[in-house]
Amino acid sequence: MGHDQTLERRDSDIDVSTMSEALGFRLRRAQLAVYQDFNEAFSAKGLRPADFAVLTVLNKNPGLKQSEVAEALGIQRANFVAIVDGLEQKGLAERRKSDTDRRVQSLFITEDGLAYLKEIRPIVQEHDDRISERLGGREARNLLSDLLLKLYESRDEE
Amino acid sequence: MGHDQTLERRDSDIDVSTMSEALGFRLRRAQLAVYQDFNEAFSAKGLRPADFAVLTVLNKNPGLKQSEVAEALGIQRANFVAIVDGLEQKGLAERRKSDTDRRVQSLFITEDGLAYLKEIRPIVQEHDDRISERLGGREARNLLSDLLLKLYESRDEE
DNA sequence: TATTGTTATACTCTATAACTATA
DNA sequence: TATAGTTATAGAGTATAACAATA
Repeated sequence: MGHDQTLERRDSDIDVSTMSEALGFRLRRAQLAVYQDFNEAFSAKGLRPADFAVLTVLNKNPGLKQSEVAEALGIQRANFVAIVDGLEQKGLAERRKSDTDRRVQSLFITEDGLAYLKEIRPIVQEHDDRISERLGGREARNLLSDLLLKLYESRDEE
Repeated sequence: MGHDQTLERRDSDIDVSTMSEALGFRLRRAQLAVYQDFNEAFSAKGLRPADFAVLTVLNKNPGLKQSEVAEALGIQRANFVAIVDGLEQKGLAERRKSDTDRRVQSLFITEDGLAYLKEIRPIVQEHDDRISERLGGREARNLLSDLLLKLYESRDEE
């Protein structure tokens, strides 16, 4: 293989570690890697990370306002409309107009949505296992999860 | 404030924690929050995270092939062209055609680029301090950085 | 007046294919 | 035949403004 002054330079030889923004860049790369694994696992199911997140929230918190779900997931309400549209078209979730405030759409998971969540549970589990394994175990995964939360939960108050 | 059956529901009351994909979603939200802080700090400077990352790599590793820098940062070479174009137009970095392999563009930071890095150092430091503070200290920051690396470095080999 | 959901739109980031020039 | 850089393009994701219905 041809190489001259660059010799056999591998990624690990390149000094990226000393930049402060390394953390931001590592966040970006880690998120890309995890989403890539998720998308490969669910490509056949046509399920995106956001779809799954919404279904999970609706499963645990039925009847939330559309804007509440959006905010809980850090998605702007304008961008959330298409996501709910998609889930409704697939029959996995549904909007119901609130009786007490006709502006509000309350969101619910459907029976099909529940069955779907049950069906994909093994795939979700395998995905999570792969991620945890890369980190060195479930304790490391939970530690990471806690640290990540600190990075944005404090900003919610501002 | 008007609320009916939803009462005074706050974000923290919504159960998002039990979904396995929470990790992926937390990664996404954390990355968004860190980038937002970076962009607010550098909006006046017109510097994006990727620009800063490239300058830092060139500073520590002068003469790398363009594709090597791209790969080190997890950016596809097609998308990397515009980034280098921008840095070159600002006079912060430059391409030099390799003598030994005329296909190769070797990348270097310029004198102006070095001065620029020095100039923005305090802003970078403050940004990093804010992030570290959210995490609870520099040790936590380094711990997080190590965990993030594990999420994507293993994938590089595949 | 303020809020909820919605539409429209623009901008950034990322992914893929194909081209060129060199090797 | 393969590689480095480039171009073009499409697709997500995200952000902002403005509107209708309702409070």
